[in-house]
Amino acid sequence: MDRELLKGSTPILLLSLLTEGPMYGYQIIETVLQRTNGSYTLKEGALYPALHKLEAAEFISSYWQTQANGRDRRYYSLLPAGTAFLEAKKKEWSLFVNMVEGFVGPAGSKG
Amino acid sequence: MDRELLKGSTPILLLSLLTEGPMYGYQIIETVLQRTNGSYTLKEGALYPALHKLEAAEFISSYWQTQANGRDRRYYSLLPAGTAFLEAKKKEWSLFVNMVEGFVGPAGSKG
DNA sequence: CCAGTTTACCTCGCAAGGCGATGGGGGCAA
DNA sequence: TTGCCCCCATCGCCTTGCGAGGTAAACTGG
Repeated sequence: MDRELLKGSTPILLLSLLTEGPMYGYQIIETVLQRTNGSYTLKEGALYPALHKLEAAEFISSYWQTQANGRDRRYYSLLPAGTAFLEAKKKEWSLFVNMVEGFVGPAGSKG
Repeated sequence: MDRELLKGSTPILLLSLLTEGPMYGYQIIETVLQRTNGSYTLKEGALYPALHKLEAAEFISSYWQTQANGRDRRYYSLLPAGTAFLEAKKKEWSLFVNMVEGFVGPAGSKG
């Protein structure tokens, strides 16, 4: 996957995932990996800064949760403002895709 | 249009436009502006560096042409390697869009 | 004739994102 | 005790788009 194309897609991806419920960082990476059949490895250097930025903007919130092991995980969950932001981002995404495809020609529904 | 989303989309857009024939910089900007109904102004600071990079990679070539006015324009045209590169980029684009939409849910065909 | 706009090229410094590398620490199994 | 997996995170680098700035010639209106 082209690294430049990916730029800017992380927030919408993260917010979308979190609509399914709270998740922690490592889980997000694994989920993305599995759902894309291994074709997209969301990198830690992209994930954590994006998560923190989303939290600073109060689109998501985090809480630490201790497991039976005694180990801690940081869970992130969507806030109402995040849901609204996601909707705006979706519109932007749609505009963007339609714009590019207006020049390139529609993408096949399968890559 | 989100500036971060745009990143990486310029080469595929440029190459796609050039499949229609040679074009010069200013014309590209105007064409993009018109075809998007004014919603996307391709900036010079993004255009020229992208064009030069594509040329350095030998995906496109340029030539100066003097008009009746006596003024010069630099036209860019697609090279065979550029056509091949476009095809690869299109596949990448398709993969990218399908990937994101796998999480976000499909974009409406109209924004 | 001259000012302002349009056409036309281009570069530079800045901000922001993803990536690779690196680092810490705990749990678990051979 | 060694090594792997889980889990968090940061830092410097590279690349991109953008705003601003620069040059220059032709056209337009007064």
